Amino acid sequence: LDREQISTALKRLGIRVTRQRLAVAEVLVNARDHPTAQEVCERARVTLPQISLGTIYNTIGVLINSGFIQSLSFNEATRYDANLAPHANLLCVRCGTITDAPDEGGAVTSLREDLCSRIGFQAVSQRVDFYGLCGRCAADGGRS
Amino acid sequence: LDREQISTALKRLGIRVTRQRLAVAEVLVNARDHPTAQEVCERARVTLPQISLGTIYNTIGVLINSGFIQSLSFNEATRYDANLAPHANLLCVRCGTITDAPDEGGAVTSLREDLCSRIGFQAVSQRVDFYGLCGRCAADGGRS
DNA sequence: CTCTTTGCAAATCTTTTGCAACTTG
DNA sequence: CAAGTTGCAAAAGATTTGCAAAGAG
Repeated sequence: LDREQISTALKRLGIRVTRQRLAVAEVLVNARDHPTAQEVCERARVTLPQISLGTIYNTIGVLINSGFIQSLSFNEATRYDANLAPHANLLCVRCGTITDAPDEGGAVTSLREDLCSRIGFQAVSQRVDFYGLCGRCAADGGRS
Repeated sequence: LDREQISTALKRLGIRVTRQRLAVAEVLVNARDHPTAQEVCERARVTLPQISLGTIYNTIGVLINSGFIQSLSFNEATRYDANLAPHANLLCVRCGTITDAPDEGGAVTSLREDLCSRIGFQAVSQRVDFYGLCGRCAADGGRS
């Protein structure tokens, strides 16, 4: 997504568009990983050097409240993700990378439906994490 | 589980048994919710009034490293869970309760196997959260 | 006895808040 | 212009660390 599309999306959500918000949203939409607030700040400063960390937190809050992004608290840090579709987060315990696995077979969705009908819980969203070795690190075997 | 069984389990994990560690492990094993460090401290103080929050954190770290409990970071707080079996955490967004749903049909496990074979990720553990309305709050309808 | 753990207090770090100056619509 | 936003600095929490005293095996 380019700036124009993001700007339109923000307006549609009723968010006042400022240079700072555009920069933060752009960073998050284009991030393939799940950056922390600090990382969002560093990346946003590439295009907007004077942006403050306070504004990053403020903007992230606005984007979460309007449903543009979600926050994922991990043990090591809180990270932010613009991918709101059902998916699983794959965390490699060796190299630390976090990647998204799309819910291809609809397994996450069906797990959700199963639970809802069986337990009587009405789920509106979910979070699924798997911890282990990514393909690269698994192939690398015991070396490190 | 009673004190004796917990003490045995700790020893088996190579953890030196102290009154403090026994109290913390007992609180966590018998907790039906997922307490925060503060809550663990309050509950442990019922039997061991002088235990300090620093020791709670220290002990929790020991228990996590030995695989006796896991930590779950939520946006609002970090919580601890002695249930290491595959399950889903059901978080009610209205009343705030967190309950465990056992992986009855093996859906969590099969989702994991599906992902592992499809993406080439070797998962060793996982975390599954659903956010929504618990049975009680859903039945309560719009009232609150 | 020796080595580990505890309790306390200080230090860190992340996130939130307050407020005057500055933008956006 | 009026209301909402930003940047900075201070405040608030949560977690970690350092160290002398106490405890476990």
